[in-house]
Amino acid sequence: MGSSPARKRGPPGTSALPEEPTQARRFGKARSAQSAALLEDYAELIADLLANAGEARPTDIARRLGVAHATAVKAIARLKREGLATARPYRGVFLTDAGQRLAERVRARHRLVVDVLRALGVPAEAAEQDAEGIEHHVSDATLAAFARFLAER
Amino acid sequence: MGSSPARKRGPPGTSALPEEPTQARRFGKARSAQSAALLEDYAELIADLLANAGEARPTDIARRLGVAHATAVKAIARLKREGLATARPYRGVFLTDAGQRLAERVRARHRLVVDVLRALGVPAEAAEQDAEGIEHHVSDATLAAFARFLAER
DNA sequence: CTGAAAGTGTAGCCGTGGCTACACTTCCGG
DNA sequence: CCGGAAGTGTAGCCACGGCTACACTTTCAG
Ligand SMILES: [Mn+2]
Ligand SMILES: [Mn+2]
Ligand SMILES: [Mn+2]
Ligand SMILES: [Mn+2]
Repeated sequence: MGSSPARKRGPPGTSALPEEPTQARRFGKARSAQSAALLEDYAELIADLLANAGEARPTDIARRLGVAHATAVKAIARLKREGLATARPYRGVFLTDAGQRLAERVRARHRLVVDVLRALGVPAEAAEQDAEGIEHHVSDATLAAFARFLAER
Repeated sequence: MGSSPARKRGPPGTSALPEEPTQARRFGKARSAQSAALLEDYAELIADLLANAGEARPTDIARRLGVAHATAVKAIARLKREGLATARPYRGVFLTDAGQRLAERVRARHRLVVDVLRALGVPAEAAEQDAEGIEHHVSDATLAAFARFLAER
């Protein structure tokens, strides 16, 4: 292995396009951002329910997310496993300190993304819709640029 | 069912916040955008390999995506199932007409997202990184707004 | 021309995130 | 105060997208 290539390959260092490891790293980060997205949405939603309704019940969470209650329950179990939430049987779901911090960060990001989209001329409903997905793929550097843009425009 | 609510519920039409069905619809759309994301990335990448290397082999695709070749093969099987690609055993992967159209749309979106991020002051590598995820959540309305913004600025 | 390296295909494992079905608990309305 | 509706928990199904392992095919260096 490594002594006789099976097929042609351009001389190393000749490609002017994105190199393989770079692109692979980007895709990998996008994949992990995706896996965090679900937890982020749950944390944000649970915080919202706790603040606006006083409690967060699995069925309420499920209804807001548009999934079956059993689906929400399994996601809540994952939140608990990751130390973001706790729950008392038949008494609702609560956020740990880590969960609350996550929820706050997520809410701030969500609002900032919506504001930038609106500032760029995106119609209100499209901005809300797209932000729900985009918010999970915005790095701190991009977030900072967004804030600067809104301040300076 | 429907004649005796088990728990308190605010009077209908009183909530000033996003109504439940609206939010559920947004989350649902975000979920389906997510499931399309993988196909979009594969289509874009395969088109790129076909154009720049003359052929798209499972191992090349896998290396560029940073996954095992067996993972790429299974995704390619899904592309075939959905009518986006074809493959000849041991001879590489090809795009159907539908696959090529998808790849072109995806590439255009990808570039537009990167350009907007750059225009907003996001550093180059962060823009490339974030675009890889954001691109799958940009609606036509948002895309149009992005194009207008770049033209008018 | 041939043998070994690289590439390819396939099987099977796991975790996630959807779902339905069903039993158990809570909580009101009468 | 009690019976039924709503809510809750749990089990089990499926598709997807990762992975490793292993057998088979192709290709090229010698
Ligand atoms: Mn979201
Ligand atoms: Mn959000
Ligand atoms: Mn992408
Ligand atoms: Mn892309």
